[in-house]
Amino acid sequence: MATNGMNQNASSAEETGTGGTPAGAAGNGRKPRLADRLRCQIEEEIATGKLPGGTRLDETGLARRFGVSRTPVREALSSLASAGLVETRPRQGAIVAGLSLSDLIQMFEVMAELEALCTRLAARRMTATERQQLERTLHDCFEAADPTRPNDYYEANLAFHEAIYAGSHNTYLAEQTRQLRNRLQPYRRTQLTGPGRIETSCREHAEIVEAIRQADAISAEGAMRRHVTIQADTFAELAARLPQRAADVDDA
Amino acid sequence: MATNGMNQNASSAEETGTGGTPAGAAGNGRKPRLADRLRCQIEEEIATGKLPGGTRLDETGLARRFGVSRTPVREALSSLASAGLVETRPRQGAIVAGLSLSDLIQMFEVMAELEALCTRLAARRMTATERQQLERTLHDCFEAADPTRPNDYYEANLAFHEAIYAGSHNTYLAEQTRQLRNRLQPYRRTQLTGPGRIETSCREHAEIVEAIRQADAISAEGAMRRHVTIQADTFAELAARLPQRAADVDDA
DNA sequence: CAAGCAGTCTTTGTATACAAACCGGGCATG
DNA sequence: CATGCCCGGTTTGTATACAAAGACTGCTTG
Repeated sequence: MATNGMNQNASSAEETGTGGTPAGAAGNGRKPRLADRLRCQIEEEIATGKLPGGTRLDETGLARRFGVSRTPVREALSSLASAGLVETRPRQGAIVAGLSLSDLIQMFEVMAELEALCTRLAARRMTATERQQLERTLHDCFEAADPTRPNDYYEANLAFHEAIYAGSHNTYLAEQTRQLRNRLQPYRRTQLTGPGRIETSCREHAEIVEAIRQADAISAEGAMRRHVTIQADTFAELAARLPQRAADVDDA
Repeated sequence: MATNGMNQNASSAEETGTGGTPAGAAGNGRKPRLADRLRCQIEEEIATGKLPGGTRLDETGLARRFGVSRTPVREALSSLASAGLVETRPRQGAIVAGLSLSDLIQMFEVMAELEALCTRLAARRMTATERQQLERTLHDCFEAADPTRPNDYYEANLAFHEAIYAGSHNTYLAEQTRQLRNRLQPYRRTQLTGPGRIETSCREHAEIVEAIRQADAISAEGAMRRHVTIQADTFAELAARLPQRAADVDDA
């Protein structure tokens, strides 16, 4: 009962390994449509940066590349357009949405607030088991705080934030936050490599958990906002240094 | 330069007559695709409640009804699914997403926070002309505060909130907020009819504007949060009274 | 030599055709 | 009488075909 209606069709991130999106456990049908598979694949390539912003996405080309007809490709592109990952002008095809620096700053600002909101709610609403789970993810973060294997920390970090999303007890908020996080992912990956960034991140996580432990919603919210904002700042700094960042490019 | 990339393809509602999101004036191409027109039309019918939650959306039926082939209908449905307005199970067609009471409460919670955030940012960032514009919309609200013509107040109210969105100087945030507002629209319309609700709303607006006038971001944020939360509360009250609200329904 | 224009060519938008999967009813059977 | 299977209808998913609208190239012309 209660038609859910707020989880998207193909909400990415299934095999997050340790974490595993706990909320999205709605067992989707086991017959994925071609269009959905394509959507995930293209989404992945955009997220990983294999398709940089501004790339022209030719329907026939993609169709040939994936060995399918244009129809599912078209639907995948349409879906991505609705999600904002690609931009389509009426008779001009689709290009992957290259975000300007201004766009990114705005999105990071919203991201910080959404995460902060999740944290505030989590501080008030988390159950005992959820708190335990959160502590575990914090522990994992410290375990994985090894600059030589940034992927491990990336995973642990993700699980930590997912635990907080779940703790907010607001699946809609969690989904929105997840979506935005996903969208910003390619721009966040870069700044994990900063010197000492991982240790700082861990300390910030610990601070957040401490505030949640004490059910101090305001402190927790503030700590999380700072945590995300710092990331955004380091990103902006990094972006400002590279002049050739997002201002590209017609095509090959 | 600066590929925008964050405005959707078909920001809904161009010729909605009364409603009409005013901000979507981004001069889109003058050749709207059939699929986009369909999307808008179906979206409109969902928003106005002409298609209640759980309605089965048959592709061939819609195609016949609009006098087009299945392809654009299919794309419109796909787009709506990505936006979360309809839900599609892989081989089972699309139904309009009926929101459970729990879903609605969660979404209203996020809505309140997003509006509050817009307001906080607006209090800090609005230019002089934007402030003037805001004052004008407030004035219009008082002008239209006539319970006999709820549509006029609906319009004025919308313009007021749009002015605040614009004042946030964060187009991404504005777009997200607008989207959620749109999504909740059918559930908000009902509670404007409450006795004295319009006057209360006006007073709350005035309070918000006063806080913005004084550049008191915190007060403004709180006032807006309360403003939206009150709406949500009256809705929840109303919904709780009607037992047969959204609690349906597996299928036919 | 530059600019405008026309023709072609690619690419998208739409329609239609075909195949596969789900839903339902009816019938046989334990 | 209940249950399970089979079969047909309906509907979605995918592929292909056709039409129109930009984009590009090359030519003509001032």
